[in-house]
Amino acid sequence: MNSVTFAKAMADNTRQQIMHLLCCQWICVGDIVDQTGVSQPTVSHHLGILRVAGLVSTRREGKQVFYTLNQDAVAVCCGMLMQNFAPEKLEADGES
Amino acid sequence: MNSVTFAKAMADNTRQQIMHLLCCQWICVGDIVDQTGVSQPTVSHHLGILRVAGLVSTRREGKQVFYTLNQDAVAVCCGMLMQNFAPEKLEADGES
DNA sequence: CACTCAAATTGATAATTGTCGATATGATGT
DNA sequence: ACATCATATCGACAATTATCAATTTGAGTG
Repeated sequence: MNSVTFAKAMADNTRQQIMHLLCCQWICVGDIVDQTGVSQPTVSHHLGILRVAGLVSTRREGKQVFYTLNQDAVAVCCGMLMQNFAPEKLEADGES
Repeated sequence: MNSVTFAKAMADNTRQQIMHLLCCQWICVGDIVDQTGVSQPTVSHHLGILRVAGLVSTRREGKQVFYTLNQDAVAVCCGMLMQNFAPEKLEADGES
């Protein structure tokens, strides 16, 4: 994954709203629909983008599909952005 | 500045290319045009977006305008993304 | 198998955005 | 004041994207 893909995945208000919901818990698509107020196809679309970007994990449970945010991926991508665009702010830190 | 604005500003290949050029030096618009191969209006457009997002600083020198990347802003925004979307990866770190 | 419920996909549309050519602005030098 | 050079803005167009209604897929249930 590259930093443009990451930025594009984050470059939408609805998507960040979804990411916030998924940050520290597993939620199924229906609940995301309820809590965001956007239509189910739209939520699925956004989840697809986040999935392709590697930012969410998926688990099937009966008829429902649960999603959660992949915090490791976010951290890696933020590190990449720092390396690329704020290298002088990393010197003497623990980043290799 | 919010994290969506930041992500949108980064969510373009040409823009990240420009940011990379500006990362550790001041460059004037003409040189950015030469080194990116995109037209001068397009470069100005991208610089405008980066400027509004607070990611670049500007200095006028005669007829030329120089830009440089604001690494502090990038670092702050990355920190914001970490706080919002990878909080569990920050625990026990120096982030307040 | 037929039915139901949840999520994904499709198709269409409106909004946003990246790009360029043409033009305007603004600074410098003659 | 005029000419020139560098950058910004304007206007138009093409490409991308966010959104929803309608449909399909897929998993469970009677």
